[in-house]
Amino acid sequence: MAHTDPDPHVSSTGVAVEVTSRAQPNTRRPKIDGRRHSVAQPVTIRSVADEAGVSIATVSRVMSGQTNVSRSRAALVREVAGRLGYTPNPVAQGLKSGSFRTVAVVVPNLSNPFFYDIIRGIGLKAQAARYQMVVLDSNEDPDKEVTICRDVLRYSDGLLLISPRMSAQDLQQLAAEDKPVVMVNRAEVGVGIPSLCVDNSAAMLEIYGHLSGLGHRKVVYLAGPSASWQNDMRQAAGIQAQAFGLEVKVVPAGGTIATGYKAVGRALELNPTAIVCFNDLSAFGALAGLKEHGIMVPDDISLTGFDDIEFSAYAAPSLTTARNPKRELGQLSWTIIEQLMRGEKLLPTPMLTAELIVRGSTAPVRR
Amino acid sequence: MAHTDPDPHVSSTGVAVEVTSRAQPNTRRPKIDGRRHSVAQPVTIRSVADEAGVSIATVSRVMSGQTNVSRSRAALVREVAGRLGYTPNPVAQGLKSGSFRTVAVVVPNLSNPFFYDIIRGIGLKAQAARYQMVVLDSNEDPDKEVTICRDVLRYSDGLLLISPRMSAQDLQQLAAEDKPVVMVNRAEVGVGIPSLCVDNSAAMLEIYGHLSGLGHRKVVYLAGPSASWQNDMRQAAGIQAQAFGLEVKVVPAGGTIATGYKAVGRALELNPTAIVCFNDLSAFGALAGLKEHGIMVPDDISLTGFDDIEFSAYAAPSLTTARNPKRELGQLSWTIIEQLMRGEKLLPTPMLTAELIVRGSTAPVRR
DNA sequence: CTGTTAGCGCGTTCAG
DNA sequence: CTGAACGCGCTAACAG
Repeated sequence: MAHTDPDPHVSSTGVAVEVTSRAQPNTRRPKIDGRRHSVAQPVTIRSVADEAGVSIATVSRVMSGQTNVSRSRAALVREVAGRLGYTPNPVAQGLKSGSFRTVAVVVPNLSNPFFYDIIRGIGLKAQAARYQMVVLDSNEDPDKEVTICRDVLRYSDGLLLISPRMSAQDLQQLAAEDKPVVMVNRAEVGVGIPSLCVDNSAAMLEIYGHLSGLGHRKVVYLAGPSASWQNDMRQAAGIQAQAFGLEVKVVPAGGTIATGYKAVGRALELNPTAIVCFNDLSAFGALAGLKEHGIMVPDDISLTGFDDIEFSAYAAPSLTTARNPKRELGQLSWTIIEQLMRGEKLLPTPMLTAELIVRGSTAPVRR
Repeated sequence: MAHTDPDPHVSSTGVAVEVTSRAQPNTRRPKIDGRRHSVAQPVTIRSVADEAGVSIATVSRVMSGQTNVSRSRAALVREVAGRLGYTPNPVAQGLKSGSFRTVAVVVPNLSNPFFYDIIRGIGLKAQAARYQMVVLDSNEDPDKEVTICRDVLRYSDGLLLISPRMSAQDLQQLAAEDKPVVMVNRAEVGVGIPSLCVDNSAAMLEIYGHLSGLGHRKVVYLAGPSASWQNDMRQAAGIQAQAFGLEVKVVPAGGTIATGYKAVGRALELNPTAIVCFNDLSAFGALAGLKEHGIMVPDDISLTGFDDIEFSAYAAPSLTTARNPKRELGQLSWTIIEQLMRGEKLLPTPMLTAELIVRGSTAPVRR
């Protein structure tokens, strides 16, 4: 078995050019390497300027691609910069300019593929716009969420909140910061944060309509996280579903596989013919739970999810669900925050829709 | 689940006081709000100093919790800081001190729960150490991975590479930076980056031994991403498996549900009695593919995964797999990078092991 | 075209 | 105990 010896910090290929003491024109001395880990001393704009025999301003101009530098000097600077491996320090740039070409995305739970698909949508557009995207996970903790947001906002140009769990009041405080904030999957009136949402009610009603058409009457809704706005919407739709002649009872669960699995017992006590889950994850858990109870899906009980994450199509049986427009959510939210960052007026953003996807987990109710 | 929230972080409810123009003692003017988005002007250390009638040095001392400030002044400063909602700008702090209390984690693919579980392990420890963790996704692109790493290293104190796809040479360049870098799930000799690995070979051999014990002889290995070190290890184990009398043929696939699903056809052409997958995700896809081909698992064909991500236990049938010590991987890698960041000598890190988990997807071969 | 200079917000000597 | 002054690395006037 190859043992992985943490190597004793082998040297750099990076030809750490010893800047000998010909740095006379400047009083600056290459600082004694007091750093703990370091081998190579950081190469700054001064290193390049000194080495090339020009001023730091010239280096700055060259690096930022300005044209008002003589071709020869520009070439020289570029050569030296390349040789020394110089890259402008984005922290210093950020401190100076106030911009970091970075946006932060905060999600409650990175373990849900649904969130990841949104993030990917954002990341794609961000990359194209030469922005860096960093992802932060609040671990479903509203307080931590607030802290994270405030911290990260200091070194990013904008903040994307995906399904934020924090209070409306905390949201309002965030909105008062001097950086653009955009919210996805949550609407909060009077808070002053533009938000991009999917019409959860409509989608849920489609699900209920589908179930009703299959003859179902007694339904259990397996609820999601209590702090989730999406759950509020989806749960509320159960009441309107009475219009379809459905009786929807709520069983608290959560938004993960494990919570869906565990909630099955309580759901069964209510003798439903169909179980409607907060999301695909909990539906997947419920599926496993039902199987353990010896209940066949969809023969004995119909089951639905929400989001249409990838593996829902591959589950056995495949999951009837509502397709959340994840990619669009991501891309559109980027568009919004980009407008904000550029100081443009916001185009009115539409409410997106989730499409019902009928698969194998729902069937006509058995008499 | 009792949530462990070590962070009291009592936040002042941040009443955003309008600082009127009594900032006379200082020439600085609250800069005209030329910002695009802004409502409130940023409150800096000077705002607090001026408002409290002390020097910025005093404010700095108070904020950093030093004791050499008179109790009365300290109290005053704290009061003013709270009232103004002042928080030291971490960017400026970072530029000054060279530390950001931030570590960056780069993963090839956030959509794999396996990676997320590692990240969570890191995040837990990081939070406890009052570090912030940011996550970056390279999207399986080696070049992008390099760029991301270099960028993010400028504003973080350390870099955790999870299953990096970049070349050994690029890794070496990263190692030459003056910040600690730690690698997880990849070993690369002579590169100078400490790495934390799981003994993939041993685990694979356990899987093969298990299969052999069930009477299997003809096995197909559904390979993972070609740039993956873990795949190299797991694939190579197929050769040693001949010692068990197994014949292991390799079919290229990938590390996702979709790739596993698509590869089933080619795997079946080889008439195996068992299919060993690179990871749980591809196994899950293969499971669905086999079902479509009318093949029962485990009756007709046995199937195994690797990692033991959460839903493997809930799949139908549940997946025989090797339990990757995800949490430990995360926590241990934090321990390593923390030592590095503190400049301590590295304790030798052990190679972790993955435990065989036998579930419903494997069975004795049918005669 | 080019160099000098003044900060961005903060931590940190160094005098008092 | 306290404040003035310098500089982290960089950009943007402002002279020349």
